[in-house]
This record gives sequence, structure tokens and C-alpha cells, in this order.
Amino acid sequence: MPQLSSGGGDDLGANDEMIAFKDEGEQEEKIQENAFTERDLADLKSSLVNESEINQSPNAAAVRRGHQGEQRGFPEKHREHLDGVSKQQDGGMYKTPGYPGYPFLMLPDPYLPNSSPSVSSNKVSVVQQSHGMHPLSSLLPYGNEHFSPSPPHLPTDMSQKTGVHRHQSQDLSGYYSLPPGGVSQISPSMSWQGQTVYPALSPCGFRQPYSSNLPSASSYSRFPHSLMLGPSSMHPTGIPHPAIVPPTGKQEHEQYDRGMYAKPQVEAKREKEPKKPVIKKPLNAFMLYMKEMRAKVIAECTLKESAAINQILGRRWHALTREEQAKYYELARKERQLHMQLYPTWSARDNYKCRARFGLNQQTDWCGPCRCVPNIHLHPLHSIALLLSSKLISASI
DNA sequence: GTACCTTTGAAGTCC
DNA sequence: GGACTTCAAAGGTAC
Repeated sequence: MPQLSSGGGDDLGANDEMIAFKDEGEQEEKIQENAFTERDLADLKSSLVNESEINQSPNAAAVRRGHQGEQRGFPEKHREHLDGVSKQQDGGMYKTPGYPGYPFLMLPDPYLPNSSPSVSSNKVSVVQQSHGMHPLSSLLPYGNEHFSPSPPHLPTDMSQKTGVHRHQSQDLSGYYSLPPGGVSQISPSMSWQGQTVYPALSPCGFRQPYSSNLPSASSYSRFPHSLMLGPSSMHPTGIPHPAIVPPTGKQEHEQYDRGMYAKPQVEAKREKEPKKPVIKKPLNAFMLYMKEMRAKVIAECTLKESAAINQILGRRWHALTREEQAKYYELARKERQLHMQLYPTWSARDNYKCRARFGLNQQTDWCGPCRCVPNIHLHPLHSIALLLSSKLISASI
């Protein structure tokens, strides 16, 4: 996928999608000729989303379900209009003096030299956003200079362009104020950069999932309290990370017991033990955008259904300029970088359901059913032995 | 109680 | 290398 990592600011990654988005009207013309194509159904959904944006009705989602047939021919011009409106809205978001509801602003900036709750990290800054400060800079744990034309601390090859080089771990210490000894020496009290990415929302009508009475809890809005209280929730480095979540709910259920296999006593015993926290994937650019804009869309459209909201956000994402998208690509890139720094052995594969489904150790067990490999690097002979054993397991299954 | 929906992007897997 | 799959967030909905 296109990323900033290619080094050029022009390669922001949304080209294809943006082109497809612009061609949407042509497709809809074809749809009028073939009323029962699959594209028609997809277009219907988009039209319904448009309607939700226009009507801003809290019942729009319900209406969508109930009257899909009636709304099949929703005028295309409304979509074009909405695209313009949404573009205007999104474009204006960076110009708005106040930045209400911008969730990232409420948290300390761990990567600024003075990372204590600062002007850019408390609620006051929310309404002082625009004064010589890029609105997104506050969202960043990386400081305002991130969007400045020539960040002083950036490597020379990154200064004048948004280009990114993938391997710049040496830069992270400057970016994230990491101690020279590496992440393992980061004080546990330091706010995790993701807090600014997954924060509590401002009290001005936005959701605030956890009590703000507890200072520590408010600083870890994305963490369940159990995660914050227990050392088991900590990363080995001692750093609480928003990507670390206890395997509760859906994931826990899917990963530890799906009824796929009978539980031996060992399994039952394992369940009594504290569950290992799951390291989540770092958020990509669009996910970061959604996190930021969801509350705004909810407020504007009075929608609550995430599926419909995400459709709107997807359209708005395409409506963003490349420069606007670049900010989120850059954020996502830093998220991935820090994630890699903190969890060098972690792989997205670790969270694949298949391994946990069969009760396999993420680090050592060979996943026979799906053939995905363990995280460790095995001796070739060991690998062959595991391969053979996995085939036997597969045959027995 | 939990899967599903819906979006885009990153990463992994497969052929 | 391209196609495909999975998972990140979110919360209402359906079963």
C-alpha cells in the first residue's frame, strides 16, 4: 500500500482510492441501466449513507434497513453536493479555531521535551489550538514541530518533505524522547504516546468512557481499569501501551475458547490464571482519522450506528486532500515505528485467531491447521521436525 | 452474550 | 508479485 515511507511526499497512498471515488458518478450512470447489479446494491448503500448525512436523522439507519427499495434511485447530485460539503467540512476542520472534541489534546505529550501536561496537552489547549500551532500537532505525541516545515530535530532527509524512511530507529529517541538506553528505560509514569491517539474525549458532549476522577485512569483512557492496576497488563518494558489490551470480550472468547476443542484440565487451569494481554495492531491512517472524526460525525449526523458512520468517514477520507491525508499517514507511520520499538518480536500474525483457536503457543507452537509459523526462529532441523509433526496433527484433525 | 456490519490500510499468507 | 485474508476501532443491531 502506498505510504509515506517511500520518501516522497507525493506518495501518500490514496491515489487509487481517490480516483475511484471520483469515478463513482460514472458508475452510477451505468447503474441506472442495470438496476439489479451488485454495484447497484453498493451504490444503494452509499446513497443511503448520503441520505443520512443530509437528513441527519437519528433514525436514518433504521430507515435504511426498512426502505432500501424505495431509495434505490437516490439522486446522484446529492452525493456530489455532499462530497463538496464533506470536503468543506473536513477541510475546515484544520482551520477551525476551536478544536472541540479533539480527543488527543487532553493528554500529556510524552514526546515533547517537557512532557508534563502542557499547553498542548490539557483541555485549555483545545480552544487555543490554532494560535500558531497546527491543529493536528496537539493530537500528536510527537510535538508541534512534526508539521512544521523543517522540524529542527528531524533527520536532514526528512526535513523539507513528508518523506519517510522506514528504518530510523535512531531518530525515535529524538522523536519520542526515549532515553538513550532504549524503551526499556522509559519511566512507567510516562504517558504512552498512544494516549494521545486513543484518548478520552472531551467533556463537551463527547464520550468519556472512564472516570476522570482517577488521575491515572484518565491518563490511560483506552485501558480498562484492570489493565492499569495490574502489572500483568504492562508491557515487559513497564510501559502501558494502548495496543495492549486484556483478552476480554470477543477476542478473549475467540482466542481462548470457541468450543472448537474440548478443554483439558490444563486448559481449565489456564483460564484461571491471568490472561495475557493482547498486543493490538497499531492503527493505520484511516483508523486514526476515524478516531478523530467519529465524534464529529456523530454530532453532525446524529448517527450512532458505526457501520453508517464508517461509511461516511470513508467518503470523507477520500474527500480529504493529499496533504490532509498525509498527516494521518505520518501519524500512522510513527505509530508503527513506536510499536516496532516496543514490541520488536510482535507480529500481526500473533493476533490471528487460528493459532489461539487451537490453543497454540504464539511463540513456539507450529500451527498445523493453518500452517502459520511460530514467532521464534527455529533451527532448520527443528523446523523440519515441527513440520512433520504438524502434518501428523493435520492428518489427525 | 456475541457475531455482524462498515470503512481503509497494514501486514501476513498463498500460489 | 499479485491476489487474498485478517485485524485494527466503533457501537448499534440481530440472533
